[in-house]
Amino acid sequence: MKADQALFCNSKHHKMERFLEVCLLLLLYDEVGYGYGLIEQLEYFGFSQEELNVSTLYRTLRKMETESLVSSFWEEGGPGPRRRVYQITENGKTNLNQWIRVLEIRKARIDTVIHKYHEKVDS
Amino acid sequence: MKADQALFCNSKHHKMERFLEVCLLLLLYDEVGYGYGLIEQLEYFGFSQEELNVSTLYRTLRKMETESLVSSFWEEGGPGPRRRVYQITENGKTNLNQWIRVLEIRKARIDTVIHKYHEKVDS
DNA sequence: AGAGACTATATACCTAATGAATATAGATTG
DNA sequence: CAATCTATATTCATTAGGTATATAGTCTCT
Repeated sequence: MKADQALFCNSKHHKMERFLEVCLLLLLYDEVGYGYGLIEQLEYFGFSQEELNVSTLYRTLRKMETESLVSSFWEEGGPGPRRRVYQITENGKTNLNQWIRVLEIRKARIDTVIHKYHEKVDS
Repeated sequence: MKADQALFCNSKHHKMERFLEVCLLLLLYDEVGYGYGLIEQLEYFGFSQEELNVSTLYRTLRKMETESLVSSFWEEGGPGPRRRVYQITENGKTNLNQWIRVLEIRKARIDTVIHKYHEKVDS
């Protein structure tokens, strides 16, 4: 079954990485955001300033827009340089929901490994 | 602190992927194994036959040997084509231990995302 | 014995994801 | 107006992974 297979974390379409993408969708779920400002918000999900690559962030946001997961517009008028503000799309919300199910399976798999490790080593 | 940073899942040295590598180290922890036979054992960790790429498996094992995580020898005498049998090294055991700690952090981060999702969406 | 299927390992080629570095440019501050 | 900060974007290189294919010995059946 292709649909089930897609839920496996290692499958072609749902790799284990792309965690940043999920966090961005979640941050944008109920409020808009712009690249630079999202960096701070990502700390909530464990991204440190050093860890997070600014290029990766902007590239990811642009890619997500081409995939219609988010849409963007230029925010004029505020202080400082103008910002490209992103908002989630309905498509993006659906995608996030699928991602969450992937993460749940992924978490279970990690758990299996951790338990097996302690079973083998701590005894 | 570089040591702490290395524990983050996205850091340069500990990416989120390479889950296969951890599972292989764990399988080889207390008994030797060979490529083709490990495929079946990997099902325990959620790898389906279709999902698991045979090339990836062999490539990963060879790479792990160059990194001194495992060592190998040719098993002669048994039925069928001869097998390259892998065994874990002390270095590999240390590495697995570090990986487990990475996975524990990774699991916590996934949990944060899942909880935040339900908090935002299911209410 | 020979054909075909199976077991087992390995490599070549390509794409996708990511990191590092750099480019651009307007806004702010002194 | 020079220096700095905010903000976005792109280029180049590396790595992980997928697809396809190569190689070769073993087993089974006739």
